[in-house]
Amino acid sequence: MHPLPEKPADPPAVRPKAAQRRRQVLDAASRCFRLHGFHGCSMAQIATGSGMSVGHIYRYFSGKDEIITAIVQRNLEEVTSHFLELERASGNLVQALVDKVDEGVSKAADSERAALMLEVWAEAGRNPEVAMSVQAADRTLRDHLARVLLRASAQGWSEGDVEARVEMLALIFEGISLRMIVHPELEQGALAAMIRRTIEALFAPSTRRDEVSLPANC
Amino acid sequence: MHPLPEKPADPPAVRPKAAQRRRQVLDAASRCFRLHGFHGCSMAQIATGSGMSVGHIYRYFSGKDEIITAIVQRNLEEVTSHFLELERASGNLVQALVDKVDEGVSKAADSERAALMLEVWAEAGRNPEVAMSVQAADRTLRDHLARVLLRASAQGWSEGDVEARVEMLALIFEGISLRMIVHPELEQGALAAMIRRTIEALFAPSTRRDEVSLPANC
DNA sequence: AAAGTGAGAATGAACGTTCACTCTTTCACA
DNA sequence: TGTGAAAGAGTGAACGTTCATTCTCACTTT
Repeated sequence: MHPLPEKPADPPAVRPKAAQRRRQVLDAASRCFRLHGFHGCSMAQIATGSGMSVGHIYRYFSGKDEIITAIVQRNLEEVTSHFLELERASGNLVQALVDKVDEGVSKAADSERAALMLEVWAEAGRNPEVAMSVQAADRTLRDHLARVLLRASAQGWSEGDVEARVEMLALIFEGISLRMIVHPELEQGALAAMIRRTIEALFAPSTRRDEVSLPANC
Repeated sequence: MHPLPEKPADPPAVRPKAAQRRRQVLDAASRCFRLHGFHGCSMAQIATGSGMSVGHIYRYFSGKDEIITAIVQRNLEEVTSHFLELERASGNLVQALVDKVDEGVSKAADSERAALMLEVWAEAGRNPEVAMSVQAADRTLRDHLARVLLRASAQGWSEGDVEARVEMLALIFEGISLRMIVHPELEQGALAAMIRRTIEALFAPSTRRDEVSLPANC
């Protein structure tokens, strides 16, 4: 019938092993990068950590740089996806944000996670490819938040009003990771409370006419 | 007149050359670190940048690590000293803080400066000695700010109230540098305005009994 | 001449990457 | 079903490079 059966018929997945191996490498690299930084940990360490030989890693990654960018990508996606949950939970947006504060603070409390985040940001300061990833992820997040905010806002906020608030929110949430490194003994409960207060102030109807653009129907 | 001028009369400093050489090295290293990171730039690059030979650097520094910690130290002192000016300017503290916002934003706008800061923080995430320096500098700054705040506060704030606000201020000001890297096109004026607004809210008299407090005179 | 200041080649370790190789799995064909 | 070749999975020594650090030597100042 078919004298040419060289067609692979139906491989169970495109490459089942490969994906798992890639994950193995990324997990080990992630652990290693958190402890020693991107440039402070060697391929040999990653190989040992992932339980495979150094040469074998090059079957799945073209080099160390690709591992770094893959880690950055994976990490950013993880962070982003957590924020995108806001879309679903948007009964009262401000309330949803406030609810996220505790989670955000305790997530950033994992100082190893914070350290990796700082590593990513620092790398973005000098590696253009990483900078692209980071900035793109940030843009995605801001756009999304702005859309939700604009839709949910009872007040007649201009686009600029929304953007400024989104920027401020980003500053606050990312700042948490930073503070965790600079001030590890910080009292998380008190910080979370203060952040909640700040967010509510950000979205409170304004009382002053000057500088900050606001609806003047006061 | 003086046939024996070999006496150095008055050595301008203990070792005039050495201090200058040290500064030369630190300046070059600073430039280099900003561009390539602590571990991404070599002693050879620092030597070229400072206009001296690589071997000669070891006359003034015991090694690369000492250069790194010296840079960290110098940078932190610089940042700290800027903040300590608040003490003198403390007619109205909140006003002084608000006035500092523009300066803080535009200082962080120098994205190379921000990149070095991120570098320092990331290094603190893994190098214990650097972590000590960073945390000590942060403690100095917080203590000072808390003292000023406590003295100037019209309200009867508890120590915890003050600490939480200081922490929030630190988060905001340090967050600016972060955002400069993650979102370089950010509109500085709008961010500064929003930060001013936030700071004012932080120090506004509280109107609600539970945690969050806002001026509700709308 | 002695001490201080300077340069730059030499050294050895560590790194990312490559390569030649072995072991295992797959599968068309007998 | 058994077979053998091809493809895939996996290894670790070797390579060339780069790095921080040290060493030796030359020049300048006292």
